[in-house]
This record gives sequence, C-alpha cells and structure tokens, in this order.
Amino acid sequence: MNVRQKPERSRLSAEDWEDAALSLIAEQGVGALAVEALARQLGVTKGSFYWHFRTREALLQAALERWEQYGEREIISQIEAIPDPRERLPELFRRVAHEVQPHRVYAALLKALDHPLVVPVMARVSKRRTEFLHTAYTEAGLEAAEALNRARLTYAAYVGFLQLNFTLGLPRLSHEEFDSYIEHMIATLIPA
Amino acid sequence: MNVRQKPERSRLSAEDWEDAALSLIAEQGVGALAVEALARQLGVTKGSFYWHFRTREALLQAALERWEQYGEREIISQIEAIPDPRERLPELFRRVAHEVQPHRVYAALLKALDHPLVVPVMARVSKRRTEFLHTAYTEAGLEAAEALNRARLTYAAYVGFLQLNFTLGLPRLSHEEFDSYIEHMIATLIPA
DNA sequence: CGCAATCCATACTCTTGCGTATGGACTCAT
DNA sequence: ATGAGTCCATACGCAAGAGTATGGATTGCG
Repeated sequence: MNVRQKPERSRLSAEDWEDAALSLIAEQGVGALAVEALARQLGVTKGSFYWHFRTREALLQAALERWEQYGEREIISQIEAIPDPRERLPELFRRVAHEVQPHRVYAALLKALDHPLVVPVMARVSKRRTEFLHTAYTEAGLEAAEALNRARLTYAAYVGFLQLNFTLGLPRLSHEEFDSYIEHMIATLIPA
Repeated sequence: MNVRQKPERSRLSAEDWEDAALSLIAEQGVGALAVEALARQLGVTKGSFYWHFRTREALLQAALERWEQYGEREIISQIEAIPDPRERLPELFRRVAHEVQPHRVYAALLKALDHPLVVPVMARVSKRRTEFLHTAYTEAGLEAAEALNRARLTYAAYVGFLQLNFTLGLPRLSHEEFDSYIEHMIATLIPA
C-alpha cells in the first residue's frame, strides 16, 4: 500500500511522521492513530515523536493539512484542460471512478467525522469540490439554480457511494456492475 | 431531545439503558458511549450497569439491535399502502425529507463506521432499504438493471446528503433551498 | 411479615495510552 | 576534534475508563 520502505534512514523528519500517519489512517482509520503504535511501525520510540510534535493532535492536524494540500490538484486541473465543457463531466466521472488510492484516505476520514479536527477539513474539501461541480454543470448548460442542486446531488451520491461500498463492505460490486453503475450515473445526472 | 424524564423510577431495566445509549449516541456519537457517563446521566452508578450487561460492547450491541428493529417499520409500510406505484417514490422522498429524529441516530452511526459492531448493522439496513428502492423503481416502470442502478444511486445520494449536511455542518441549507433540492432530486431521479 | 431475588453503591484493580524528564548518540560547521 | 544543535531511547508520572468484589437497599411474592 505504498508503504515505501524508508531506506533505513535512521533520522526521521516531521513529514515522515505525517506520511506514516496518513497511511495508517487509510488502513486502520483515525481512531488507530496512536503515537506508540506509529513509532513501532517506524522503528523508533515515542522519544522521537515528541521531538517533532508537541502532541498527538498536532500530528493529526499536520497530516490532515498535508492531505488537503496534496489532494485534488491533479484531477481538477486535468479536467479543466478539456476544451469542450460538455465533455468534462463524463470524463470527470470516469476518471474519479477509476482512482483507488486517494479514496482510501477520503473514506477513512468519512468514517471518522466523529473527530472535531477532521470536520473542518472535510467541510472545506467538500465545499470546493461541490463548487467545482457547480460551475461544471452551468458550463454544461444547466441554469443557475438547477446546476447548484445537481452539483449537490452529484457530490452526495459520490460520498454516499464511498460509504456504502468502501467502508461498509457491501456486496462488493463486480467490475461489470461497477462500470454499469458509473454509466448509469452519467446518463441520469449529466444533461444530454 | 426526547430525553424523557424517567419519572424517578429508581429501578432501571436493560431497555432503559439501551434507550439512553441510543439517545447519547444520537447526540454525541458512538465514541462518547461510556458506562460511567451514561450512569451519571441516568442518576445511578456503574454498579447498576454491570448488573444488566456483561460489558460495554454488550450494551452497544443491544442498543444497535434495538435500533435496527424499531427503525424502518413505520415509513416502509406507509409507502407500500399507496395504491399508485408511480406515486410512491415522490411521496417517499418527501416524507423522508421531513423526518428529523430518526436521521440523528443514522447519521451518528454513519460517522462511527470505524467501530466493527456498527458495520454489520448498517450493512443490513442499507441492503434492505436499497432493495426496497429497487422494487419501487421497477414498479415505477424502470427495467431490471436500470432500476437496480437507480436504487443504488438514490440511496447513495441519501447517505451522502446526511453526511454532508448533518455531520459536516456544511452551509446549512435554508428551508427553501432544502425543498428546492428535494424537488430537484425527485425530478432527476424518478422517471416521469 | 419475611425472605429471596433483584437492583444498585462503594471501593477497589488493571490496562492503555498520553505526555514528560533526562541523558545518550549522531551530525556538521567552525 | 569539539562544541552546538539535532534526533532518539529509557524510564517515569498520571489520568481515564473498563471491569470486579462485596455488601447494602428495595421489591415482590409466599
């Protein structure tokens, strides 16, 4: 899972801890983020940790900020590069559908909305993405009010899908079922 | 929030604990379910709790089962009573939209999908509801494969909406915005 | 009544995991 | 090569919360 073997670099940086935290979150959820566990996994002890961070919360915060930064960038710019506005949305759907790794953290954070620190991060991310969908839908020909509602609906469907199929291990759609579902989404959510 | 003042009934039953647990979950999330806190809230001490339940997990399990039982019943049967199948779905959407209380627990459980005990419960509930939508859509005229995909899409949109607007405190839709959103959902998800 | 069974309080123990204190080891400029 | 800065290990303190032991209070039934 992209747990790149730190090449026995015996000195760690704060970023190393943040990366480790994110991949631990992706695999075991925010609740499993404990400093002693992380330290074990990195082959050091707490002593190291508390040199880099003042507290456990500080690490979480830093890791979340890191994730918020490095997220999005790629896809959004790729999509905006597509000349025909009416081609953008279906393409967006298909690309997002075939990502995997980035969704792991997102899904993990989704089921950790318990924690006060993750709420504002998720709120910001959701807001940005919904706004992106909003303009995409208006460019695709929907008028203002309808475009906003459609954006909300689309993003809600996205989030809900992650919940139901990622974190709940629901009957695990097969590859064909999944593709068929995506095409169905495109057909019913995107104006012809 | 429906914390009905137990009328100084100085003897408690297991059900009382389960109800209290559910309302605590609804308000503060599964993570906040601690036996000493609950005991305080009920005006007793741990001694009582460990007479009724063997462990904390046992309480959670019992509470979840209780919730799973008492849920649904109402709405599903109401909807099935509507004679014209094509009227059922819009009516379902509108009624669900104007419920509040039942969603509180559901949303709380949604953000507690961390916990292994809630996953199977949510999986069962989601499965049942999606199947209900599935038959509703076929009765409304969609052919098999499309009806299933539409059911998945609809339920995902529902779950996602709860996440985004309940637990994330996103810009809190106004009453008009909300109604407009619901009508938009009906217009785009339900076949004419 | 009176005595079981039921329900609860008090006072522990034990574990887990955060955070701190302090000193040792490594690195790199001067 | 030496001191300052940087990174980490070891060994604590300590608070929270689960679970236990035991005896006292209440209730209902005979």
